[in-house]
Amino acid sequence: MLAERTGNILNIVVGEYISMARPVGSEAIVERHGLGVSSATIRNEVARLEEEGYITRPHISGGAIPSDKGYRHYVESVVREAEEIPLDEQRMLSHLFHQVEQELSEWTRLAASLLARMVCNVAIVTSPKAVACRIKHLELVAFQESLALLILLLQEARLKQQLVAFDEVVTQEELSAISGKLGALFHGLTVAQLLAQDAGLSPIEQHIKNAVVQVMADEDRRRYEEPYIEGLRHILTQPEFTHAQNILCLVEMLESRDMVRSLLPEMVVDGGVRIVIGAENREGAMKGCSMVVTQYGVPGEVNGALGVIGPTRMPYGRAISSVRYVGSLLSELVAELYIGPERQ
Amino acid sequence: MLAERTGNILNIVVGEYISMARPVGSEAIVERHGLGVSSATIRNEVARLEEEGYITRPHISGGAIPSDKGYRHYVESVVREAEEIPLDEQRMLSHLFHQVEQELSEWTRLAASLLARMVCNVAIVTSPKAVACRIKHLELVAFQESLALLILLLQEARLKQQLVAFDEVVTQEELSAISGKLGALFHGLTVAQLLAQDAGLSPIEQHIKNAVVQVMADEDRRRYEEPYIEGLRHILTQPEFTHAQNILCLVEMLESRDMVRSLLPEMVVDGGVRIVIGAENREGAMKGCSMVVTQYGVPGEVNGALGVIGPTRMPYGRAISSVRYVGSLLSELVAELYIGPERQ
DNA sequence: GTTAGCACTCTCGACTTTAGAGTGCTAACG
DNA sequence: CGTTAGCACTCTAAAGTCGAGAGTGCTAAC
Repeated sequence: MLAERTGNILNIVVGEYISMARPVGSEAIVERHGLGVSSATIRNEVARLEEEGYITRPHISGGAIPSDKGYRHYVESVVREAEEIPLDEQRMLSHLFHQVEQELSEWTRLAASLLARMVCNVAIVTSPKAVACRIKHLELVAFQESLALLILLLQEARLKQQLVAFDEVVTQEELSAISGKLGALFHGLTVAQLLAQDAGLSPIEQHIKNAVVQVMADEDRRRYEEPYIEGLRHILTQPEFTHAQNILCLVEMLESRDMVRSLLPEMVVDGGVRIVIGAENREGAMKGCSMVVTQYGVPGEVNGALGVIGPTRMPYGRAISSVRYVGSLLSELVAELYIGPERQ
Repeated sequence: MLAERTGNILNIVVGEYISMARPVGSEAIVERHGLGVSSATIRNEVARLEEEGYITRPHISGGAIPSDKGYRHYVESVVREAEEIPLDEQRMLSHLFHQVEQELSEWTRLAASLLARMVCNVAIVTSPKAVACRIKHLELVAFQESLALLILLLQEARLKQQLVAFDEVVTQEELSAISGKLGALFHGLTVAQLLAQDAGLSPIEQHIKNAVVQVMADEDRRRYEEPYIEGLRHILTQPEFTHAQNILCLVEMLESRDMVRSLLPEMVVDGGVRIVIGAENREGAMKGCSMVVTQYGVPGEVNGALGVIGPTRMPYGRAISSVRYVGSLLSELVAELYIGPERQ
């Protein structure tokens, strides 16, 4: 739909604007990327690009800046090229992950921190989460006379806790007996299987089972964990955020808790890296921003999301390859922990 | 050291500047707070205040703005007056805390969110943490052939987990036996008591004990938990943060993880609300900012910190009373959970 | 010690000017 | 027909100008 040379010129304009952060003129294009044609020819092409809506001009006689449509074209080209981050950087990253404590939250936090630094933008990473959580272990600890703490260990090495109140006094011995019984009974089950199961339970056991079901159902309801967000400091230095007004709506969105519930699920559709540019975002607050997100984990069993948020003028190539690589790294780690290395 | 009227005028200047956010002139003072004197008299007084360093002028012939020293004087007066937040607001807040799930992290998060909204500034709240943590329960779950997850339940209903690797294959039965034995043996002990204890342990039990000691020692080393930080959106609307440069250093500090380790401990000295104004902060990044912080919890047993960060031009009265009230609320809740209502 | 009066100072916004970057158009060229 | 050189035109951004307004400092009188 776009002649080859025209497309190339568009990509040059976008690339130049991304790195220079100022409207790019026809002279600059021939200067830095001699295409064997003069600036006048470029001007003709650029005029066509403007007609078709790929670029805009801030003022009638000034340089060109990409529109969302223009970024989209650029991104499609960039994605196709599928460059990877350098091998030595890959090795260093992988090393960092294996060095840190073997814990989900540590990995997630590290991923957010590294990703933010790699792309100099805001990174957002959720902890991995089982699609349908399974009980691995169950424990009851007496807390006060008629109060116990229910501890659930889920398959993916995540702990959940919940206070359970009883009508009567319950001793630790009773609780231990119950947790032994229920632990064996519930081991490896999802909430659906738990509900289907019909073992003869005493009232107190049933009460605990209800609590278990509630915790797990709560757990399953959310598709993603709360995310770690890092790197706000990076985007503050970028020219589109020199005025607080622009930062405000972004920060408001990042701080609002329901972002993960509403934003991520509808973004991450399937495998692969998804890129949402500017006004393509449903949220008006994200008008000037783009996101590059992907999913990681073990398909159908456990997954998390990670991504980069920054101004539409974002180094997409680097963002895509970084998100892709960190995602694959996390997938590996999670698979190792969740499924065990033998099934790799 | 400061004549009464002079002090009053200083406080008026500070108060006026805090609410108006612009240099305050002598006319404005007599207009809004008729002191029975004319603007010329005020001018004389203000000139004296400038000599003594309580205020500065952005330009030779413009209104006065408080210096850090001026804010300090204002704050000392305000603290003495010790106003409290309105009773109906107190009731509403208390109600909110009792409505939410009975869990430390929920309380902490809620406290941060509410505090931020109350003072329209950044709030920072750490979860409560035992001064010397004690084991309440211990559990070992087989994870892979020679890998087990050690789960520690600490006195204050906090869970810690740690993967433990063995040289040999260990079954869940063995682990259960060990966790039963060690759980009984370690119950209620601090890390010091744990180290002093000299029971005959098998090599594998000793290995686990080492892991327990390590987790607990790690735990005790830090004085505060990682904080919840909320309300960046509020300070973005304030005039001192319209330019990104000013936001940058604050955000950098808030995002740096070691803030809690280095900043909070040296700030929170004893009971009561501590107020640090502008350059009184050791951190240069906080030059234009003030903090109002306090400690909460059960003295000597479990504690956390909470506070407000904002521009030096901060509504100190409201900040102080809010921090104080939310702190006392959290103390109550923690005491109830940690010590049990009977000992209240 | 307090006050009225007044000249003086300084900022802030609006307006003007100017250099420079960049385009659009036209006419010539292969 | 696509490409190119040349040139007038447009628009921005930065720097300079100006006037209104706010606020002080000073002085002399109370």
